Amino acid sequence: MKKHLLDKTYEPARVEGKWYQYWEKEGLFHADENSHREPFSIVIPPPNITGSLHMGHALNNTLQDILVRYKRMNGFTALWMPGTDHAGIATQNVLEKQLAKEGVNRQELGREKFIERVWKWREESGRTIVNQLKRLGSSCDWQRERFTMDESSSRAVREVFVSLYEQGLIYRDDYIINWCPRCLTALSDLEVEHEEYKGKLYYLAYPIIKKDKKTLPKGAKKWIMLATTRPETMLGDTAVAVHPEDRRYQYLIGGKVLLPIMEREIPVISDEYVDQGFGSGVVKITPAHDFNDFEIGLRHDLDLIKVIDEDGRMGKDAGIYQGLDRYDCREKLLQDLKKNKCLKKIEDYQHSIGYCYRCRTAVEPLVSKQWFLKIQPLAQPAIEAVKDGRTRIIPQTWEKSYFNWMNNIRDWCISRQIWWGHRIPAWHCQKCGQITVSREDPACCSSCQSPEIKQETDVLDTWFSSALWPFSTMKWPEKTKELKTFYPTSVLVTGFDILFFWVARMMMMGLKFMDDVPFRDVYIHALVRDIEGQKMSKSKGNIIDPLLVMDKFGTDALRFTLAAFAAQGRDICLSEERIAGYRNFANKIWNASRFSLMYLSEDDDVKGLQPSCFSDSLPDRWITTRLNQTISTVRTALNHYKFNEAANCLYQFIWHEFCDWYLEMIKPALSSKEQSPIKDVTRQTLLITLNNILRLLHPFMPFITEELWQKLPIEKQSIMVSSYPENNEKQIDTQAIAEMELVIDIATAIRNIRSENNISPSLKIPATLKVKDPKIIPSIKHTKNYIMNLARLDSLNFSSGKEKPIAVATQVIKGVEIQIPLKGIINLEEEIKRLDKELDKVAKSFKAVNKKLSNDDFLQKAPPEVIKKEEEKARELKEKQKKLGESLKKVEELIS
RNA sequence: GGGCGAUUAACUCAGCGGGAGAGUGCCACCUUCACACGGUGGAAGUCAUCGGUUCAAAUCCGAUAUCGCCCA
Repeated sequence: MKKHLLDKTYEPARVEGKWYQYWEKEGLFHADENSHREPFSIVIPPPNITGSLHMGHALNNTLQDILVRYKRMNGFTALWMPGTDHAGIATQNVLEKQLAKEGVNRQELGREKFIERVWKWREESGRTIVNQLKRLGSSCDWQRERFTMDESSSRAVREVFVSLYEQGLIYRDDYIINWCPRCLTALSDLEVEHEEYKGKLYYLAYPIIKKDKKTLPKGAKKWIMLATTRPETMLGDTAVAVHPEDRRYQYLIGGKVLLPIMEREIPVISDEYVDQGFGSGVVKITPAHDFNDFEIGLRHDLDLIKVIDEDGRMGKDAGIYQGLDRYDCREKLLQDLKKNKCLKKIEDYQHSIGYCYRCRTAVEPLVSKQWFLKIQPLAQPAIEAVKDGRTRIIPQTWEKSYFNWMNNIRDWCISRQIWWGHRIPAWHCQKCGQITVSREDPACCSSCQSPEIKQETDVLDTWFSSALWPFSTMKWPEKTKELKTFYPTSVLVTGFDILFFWVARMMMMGLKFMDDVPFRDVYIHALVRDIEGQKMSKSKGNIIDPLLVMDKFGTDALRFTLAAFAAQGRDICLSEERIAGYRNFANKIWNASRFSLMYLSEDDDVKGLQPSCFSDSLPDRWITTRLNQTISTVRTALNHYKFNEAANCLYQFIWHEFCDWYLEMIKPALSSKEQSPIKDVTRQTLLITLNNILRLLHPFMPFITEELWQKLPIEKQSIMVSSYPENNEKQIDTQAIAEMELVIDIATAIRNIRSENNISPSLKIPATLKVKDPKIIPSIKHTKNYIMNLARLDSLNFSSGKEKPIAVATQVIKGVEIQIPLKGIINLEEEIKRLDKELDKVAKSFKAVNKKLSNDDFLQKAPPEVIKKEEEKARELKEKQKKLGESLKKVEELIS
């Protein structure tokens, strides 16, 4: 035995940085595309360069790292492609805020200077998130780190844009789009977040313009009432609409009404879209500022009158309201309408409003000239690929959402009126007005050859470049070896919040340009609640910062917690106490290793030596069996992305089997002074088991496992390139499991008697076992010393049943009656209490079992093995009841 | 309005047709030579409500309630 090699507690801060640097320096993260090993690849969901690691990132990247490390240890060439996203609007907002502090705006600075400034910022601050990913232990191939604005990504973007344009899938048109009046850019449908809002419903009256008086029904009103949540848009109304089958308004269809304030005559049209039950059944139609109205406008060939400008103020067609903010205009207009008696009533009304997902400003739908991607032809193959299983979505329930969205998809508005991003490769001719779209920057217009051309000022939606990520990171359109080896990627790990934004679009682009799906599996994990930007308004104040957690409890503890939480739910609400629990787990492993290492001297040669082939001691046979079963469970769980099952199984095995029972049972053998074959073989088994435990655990807890593994007396480089344990069916010893179960049950029963009777833990007591089944007597006798040790006994006898009966405390386990002599040890009253309690429990169980067994239907219809099990249970309970009853009687006699 | 999901021990969450589980917390005892970030034992839940299917339901089906998410 040696002195302690390790400190008493595990201190993460001392080891984490050290090992990460070592792994990186040794190039262990690098995946060689020329390797002959089977490839496994993951592309990282690129975090925004503006980002700081939040719990969502921590979960997402922990899961990816577990998979990559697991596969790497299984001999795959495992590539984890890292990188960051330029995050157009978000980044531009950050920089604009910075400029504002300096009292400048970007227009004053100019486009070129502004872009320079963003790049500079990205050099200085944009890599924070990367360093945080490293702290998390992410085993990314940093040599390949990519950025959505780097050269190869830009080339891919350009190629895709031009190619889609040439195929007529990209077009430029006036269309209604979502506009953010603060970011001053168009947004895609997805970039608008809808939120419930307690607003008002305004009832307005529009005077009816009388045609031939005879056509009006008797008593008809002089005006028509309609309801709207946005009165200010009435300035741009070009019709009112009713349902074609609405009896109330038949006489109006085809007629005209006078738009108040604007004094404009507008038609009354009929359209199926109108909901007869909403408001008065009449709706105003503002094609320039409402999506539905726009569609109706197209169907009825209505005029478009844009009354709100891009800055959210009323425009030149808004008459006297020009220049007013849209909300100020609403107030002013309502007053004016009231004066005109055109405002009939106001009701409270809850409806939802769209907000910009980057700045939370209410978006303004308006008609604008933008670039669009025709999506239907791309969506169809992406739907097929999931339907026929070329890509699996896990858990499968998400397929429904995927299909639903894909089937209702609308053309994608891809242009943004910002500066930071991929500038659209289109040139407008100042002479003929034609557009030139080209892979190389053109010198002149492709139609009229005029050299007076100007590049489009718009940039592309950030998600356009993200959509190419799985192949742009591998240098497409070049035909690289990387692409050949690593595309399609094996799995994509992501949260469901970007299923449409990103996953769906990668599917479309991958199929279109690579002719194959971008990933075989998509694993969708839950979201961590209250992360940055999520549900801020409803924040419960339970935000937990992963960086602080790592400082406090260690990275491994955080990772293990996240893995244990990664069940397929929708939300994860972490508690710090739980993380502390897994910090304790890390410490437990540390101390189990600390203990083990005291007995594992450097000269132990374990190479080629298999446990249990040599050891016939029960703890060795048992722990080896359980190890193999654990390996099998963990592997199966990981193969099916059941991270929590794998984590919980490891926790249970390491703490409650390896530490609680195995280490306790081998202590006497290890601490015996003389060298014995048993001691040697136990040390071998201990070493092998510990070695396997560390390797099993490594993908979850990379740092502590490396630190401890390096201390083992074996040949090694790094645990991260060692092999992942494989289970060996030949080492499964069911007899050992059964024997151990009995030992555990007997030891626990005696401990229970001791505890309930307040017997001091330091007092050693005698016990007697009465074994009913003669067949198991030898195997119990064999375990005598273990039981004595575990239950702190000074003697353990086996009763033949013929001895003179004495007063004892009794427990019955699996047909084995345990007796502790009462004399001088047991408090009789306590023992009566204990027996009463125990008998109560038994009676309850017996009643439940008996109810089943006395049911004819059960006996007839239940499977035989279930019936057999119940019968067995009944027998045992009855036996137990009898024995405990007898014991109770005896004790009661003694006391009276 | 359409769709999806949740409701299990004080808290945070697993389980999803045949004995109600884990971690933390709680109670009692223990400073036993790896670990008090520990050990041993214990208490604790009409598995939201109501109905149905089944020999058997926390688990499957249908309603209801509450909460949450997505889409319009």
